[in-house]
Amino acid sequence: MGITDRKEREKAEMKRLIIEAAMQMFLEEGYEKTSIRNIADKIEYSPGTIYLYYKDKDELLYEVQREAFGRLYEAFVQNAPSKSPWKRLEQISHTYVSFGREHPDLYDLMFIIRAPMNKVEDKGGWENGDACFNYLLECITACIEKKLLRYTDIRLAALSVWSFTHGLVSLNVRCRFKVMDMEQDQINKAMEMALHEYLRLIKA
Amino acid sequence: MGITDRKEREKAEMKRLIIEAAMQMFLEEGYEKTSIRNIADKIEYSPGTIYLYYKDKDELLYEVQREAFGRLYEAFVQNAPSKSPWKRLEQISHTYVSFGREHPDLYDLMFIIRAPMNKVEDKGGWENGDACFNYLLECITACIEKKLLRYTDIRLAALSVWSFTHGLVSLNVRCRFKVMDMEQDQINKAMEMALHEYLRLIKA
DNA sequence: AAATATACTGAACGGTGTTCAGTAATTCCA
DNA sequence: TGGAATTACTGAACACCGTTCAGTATATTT
Repeated sequence: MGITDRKEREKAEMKRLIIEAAMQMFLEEGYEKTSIRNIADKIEYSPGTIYLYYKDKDELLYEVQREAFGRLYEAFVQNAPSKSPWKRLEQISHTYVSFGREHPDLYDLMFIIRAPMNKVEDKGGWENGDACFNYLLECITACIEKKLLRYTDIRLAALSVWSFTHGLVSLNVRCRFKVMDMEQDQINKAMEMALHEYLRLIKA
Repeated sequence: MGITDRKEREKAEMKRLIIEAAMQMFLEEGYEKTSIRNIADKIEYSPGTIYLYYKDKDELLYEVQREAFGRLYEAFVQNAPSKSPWKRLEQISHTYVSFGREHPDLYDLMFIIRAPMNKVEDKGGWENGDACFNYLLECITACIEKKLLRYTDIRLAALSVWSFTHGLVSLNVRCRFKVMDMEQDQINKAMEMALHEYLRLIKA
């Protein structure tokens, strides 16, 4: 039936219209400061309309989050393609930290904001996040197999690398490094060096 | 003048009354979910009264934060008293991670929540945070002096240790480790092991 | 053409942080 | 000691928030 198809298309278009406005505003103003009413204003619909397409504000967040993880994954594919597992691990780590520095608002949505994670078990929609983690996991598996890493346990290694990089990025995003009185570009350099050193340390 | 003294005392008492109610509620319900009206209800005053003692909600947060950093510092003093710099570093790290696990809400206020850090330069009130960081800094300085660490730069070492421990705690607090499907006590064990391994790696 | 189904609206509900005119109590001074 | 001035406090009001839902207007089906 043609009409049903068109309706479906229109529904999908509307969802896109909403989510794109939402994403733009989340990134410009942050999740908390973006209101449903603002989004509605922007797309020139009434607030109620948004609830015909998304259950609540969190669902908008999940959608944006999925998109964000998609982008991180693409960044991995783009910037961490090396055949050598060790080099790839270096590339992954640096990509991760760069991503956090270049898209602090996205990073916030993905790894720092409170809301989500109730979902993890609820529904799928975490696939892109999984994909990112698996990219790291696969790489670490290869490293350990080839004895390139001073770790023997894959999960432990993944947890460690992730913690270190996330620690760097999130303390930076939340300006906690200000206790060390350094300029931002000094901090950036220090972060790069810290990561470099860490990788040197875990290398077998 | 006796009356002035009493007034001052009363003012201080009122501030304590407010901040203690606030702290309790921040810890039980979290910062966002605690409203000025709730606090006012609890202490049986009107909402407006709170604004006679604290400029805004953030100022309550700063006060609670100061208290929280005080507690972390005390935990350091209590649990990381070793004369040996290396042992002390181990104790500090484990204390930090334990603190984050045992007081996730406090940890949130201190290191994850967005609000603060605008303040860092504004006013003092960050002394307790400084004290905590200096405790680590002093310890690392001693370690490096005695060549117990595979680091030569103090700031870089501090940044690294802090990032690693914060990464562990904050990913855990925000339930991001759920992507690895592990039970919480498995995760806790893994965190301890990861920290242990990390310390082993940075040991000279 | 009438009946049904769909899409959308916008006022309303109960919440938030914050302000401020007004009141009640206390302290000061003559 | 009594009236003025200061202080402490109130709570309604403002402008927001996420969310719901009766009502309307449009499109589709019969």
